[in-house]
Order: sequence, then C-alpha cells, then structure tokens
Amino acid sequence: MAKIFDGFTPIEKKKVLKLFEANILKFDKDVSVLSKLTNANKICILKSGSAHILRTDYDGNETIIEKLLPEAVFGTKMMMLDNNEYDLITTEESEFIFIDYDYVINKNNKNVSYYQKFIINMLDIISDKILEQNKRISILTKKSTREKLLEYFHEESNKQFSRNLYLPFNLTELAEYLSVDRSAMMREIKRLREDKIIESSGKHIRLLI
Amino acid sequence: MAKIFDGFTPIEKKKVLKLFEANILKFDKDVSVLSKLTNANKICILKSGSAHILRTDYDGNETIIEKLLPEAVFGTKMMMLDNNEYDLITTEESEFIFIDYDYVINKNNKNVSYYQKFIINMLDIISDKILEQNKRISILTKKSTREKLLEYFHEESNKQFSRNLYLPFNLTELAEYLSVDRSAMMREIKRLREDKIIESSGKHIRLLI
DNA sequence: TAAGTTTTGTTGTATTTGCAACTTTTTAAA
DNA sequence: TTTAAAAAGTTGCAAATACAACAAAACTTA
Repeated sequence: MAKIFDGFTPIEKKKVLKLFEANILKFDKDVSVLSKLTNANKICILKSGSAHILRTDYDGNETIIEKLLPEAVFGTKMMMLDNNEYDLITTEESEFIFIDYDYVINKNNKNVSYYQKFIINMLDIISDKILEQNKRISILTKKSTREKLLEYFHEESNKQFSRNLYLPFNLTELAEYLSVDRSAMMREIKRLREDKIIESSGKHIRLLI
Repeated sequence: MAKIFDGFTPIEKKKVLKLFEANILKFDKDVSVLSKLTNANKICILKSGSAHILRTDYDGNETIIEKLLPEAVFGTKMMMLDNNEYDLITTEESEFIFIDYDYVINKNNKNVSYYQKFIINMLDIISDKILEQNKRISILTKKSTREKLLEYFHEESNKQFSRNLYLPFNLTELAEYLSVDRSAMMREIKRLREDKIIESSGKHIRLLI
C-alpha cells in the first residue's frame, strides 16, 4: 500500500509541507470535519486518530464509505461535489494535515522534484483505493451469502499468502462489509464448516478448497 | 465528467501526444488487449470503439468492472498488480492511445504546462471514477431489491435534474448493475407502481415520492 | 416484410435471507 | 475482581428472492 510520503526523508517531508503551506488542525471525537472547512478543495492527510467517510442516501441512511487510519489521504473536492451527500466524522480525537489542492497543482511550482514525487504517491494511493473498491464490488455482486464469504476469504487468502487466514475485522464488521445479516452469515459459516469447505474458529479461517 | 484533453486545443492535443511519445493501436472485436502489451505501466485512452474491464473471481466468474466508451482513461499498472485478475476485452473494433506512465511522470519534463494540465485532468477523471464506485457500493449494500431500485432511481433523478428519468441502460442491464435477478426486479418494479411510489413504462420512470 | 433475436413481462415454487429474540462467551471498564 | 458492554453463536419463522420456464413485444437484419 502506497503512502503519501513514500520516498521522502523526514526533513524533506517537513520541507514539502512548508512548500505546500500545509496546516494542521486538531478535532475532538465525533466532529464533522468537512463543515469546518472554508475552502472546499483540499488534500487531507490523517495525521493521528481515526475517522469515517460517510455517504447519506436519499432516505437518510448513512453508509460508511471508508474507514480512515493514520496516513490515509483523501480529497475534499470530490466529497463536496454531490449535494452534501458526503461527511467526514472523527471517531476519536484526530489531527489532519490540510493542503490546498491549488498549491500542489500550482503551475509556478519551483521545486519540481518534490512536487512530482508527491503527485506520483497520490496517484498510487488513489489506484489502491480503486482496487479495493473493485474487490468490494466483486464481492457485493455475488448473489448468495456463501459466495460472498468464499470470494472474501479467497481475496484475504491471496493477500495473506496463505490458506490459513486471520480476519482483519470481527464477525459483526465482516457482516457489515459483506452487507448481509450477521446471524444469517453465522449460519452460513457453520454450513461451510459442515460441508468441509472451510475450517474456522472465530477470526481464524482455513480454506479447504 | 472530466475528460483527459479538457483545456487542450486540437493542436495542443497533438503536441502533448508527441511529447509523451504516445502510440495508437487498433484491435479487432473480442480481443484481450492487456496481453498484447509488453510494458505493463501505461496510461490508456480509448480513442474509438468500446471495451470492458473484467475481473475474474476465485471461482472463474467474471464481473464487468467498467464499460469503456471513447475518451475513457485507465491505467494498466493497477490491472496487472493482482494476479492476472483483470482483463480488458474489446467489444467492437477499437483504437487505443498508449502513453508510458514513466514519460508522463518523467522528472525532466520540459513542457510543464502541458504536463500539469494532463495530470490534473487525470486526477479529476480518477475522482469521478471513485464517486461512481461509491454510488454503486451504496446501492449494492442495500438489503432489498426495492431499496436498491429506489436508491438508484434517486441517484439518476439527481443526475438528470428531474423526477422524470430515463434509464441509461435497458432493464436487463439494470438488473445486472443492481446485482439482482431480472424477473425478481421486474416484479418489484410492478409493486412500486402498485404502491404508487413510481410510475413507469419501459425505461421511463417517474418518482412520485 | 419475414425470420430471427433480444428484451420485456409474468408466474409458481423452492430456497435463501432478514429479522427478532434469545444464550453464551469474550472483552473492557470501574 | 466484579460489573457492564460488546461480540459470537443459535434458532424459528415470515418475507424476499433466485431460479426456471414461459409468452408477448420490440428490435434487427437478411
């Protein structure tokens, strides 16, 4: 997974933040960050803490689009576009670095080397995001819970280079990720065990097929 | 929707293609384009024709990740990453423009103005893609067919600035997009009509709520 | 315009799933 | 170390959905 300051030394990192006139803001838990910003077109980096990007449906329901951990990068422009559908909520006390998109893109940028390294990392991060979303879509388009589980387990198996995998989140969260009822998912996991397709205990899964 | 040559005159477009040493290749219908490329790290622009980006699941099933129309932009690097999961298949005779990612990113690029305009457009296009995917995920995470339909209709209604909307694809394709059985979807559309939540005839939908 | 093909529309039925309502186990906090 | 809270694990049942198998309508194209 690419990071925004890959290839930067700590000193270079400081310099580039100064070059882009970055500013750092701290927010309490459960604060809507987006509404605190005046200029809409920022590149944001989560420095510490954690937050969720939410999207509100036509009926007022909220979906968690992305869970942000330190070093996560995202743009506000894109979130402002659709009619206030998006929100960014801290899930604990968090610090954000804000950089004006226009500064990064600025034509008169002198320090081309930093500039390009930063842009390349940004493109890499965005590519990773798209790949992650493609995976999720592949899973969600499966019609049955069994298929969703198996697709997910195989993805994780590839990622972890092993047919013994350890789930990166708990079963309640897994059900949310797969968008299935938790109890129905538990039942299906049991059936997968009974059918000798997996062995499992808690977050430990072993693929037998 | 951003386009890769937004802000370029036809002459500038020619110049920038030369600057990046772009080459154009023509492919027949139903050809796997990806396998024809030697260098994996290309930026591709569909010049004419149409193609699908496919993703193959653990069980060999293929999902259409994206349907490409002229001016569509995508990167091959990202598609090559995961173990041959991705493929790019022409659905008619098509022409592609290929640009070396390294040329675009090249540190010694003289013509900074073109370079930056190109990168900005690329970032905008990618942002659009992420927004599209977020929408799809919001829809797919809905548990019932009714909710999926209504979420989709409201999205389209916003996009088309009207409560009378015209579906951009046929009902068979809509069922695929929502990942529901077509006949079950038809039944649910009928129920939405009966419940006076929509009026509909073919691809014409009118939202009553 | 006739024949073929795709899309739309419909329905019965078996299966799957969500929902509700629990108990048990695990984890975190006081 | 007790208490509280969260997560895991179960089960019955009603509702929703996939699947299959059609007919009718709407389009291609020869």
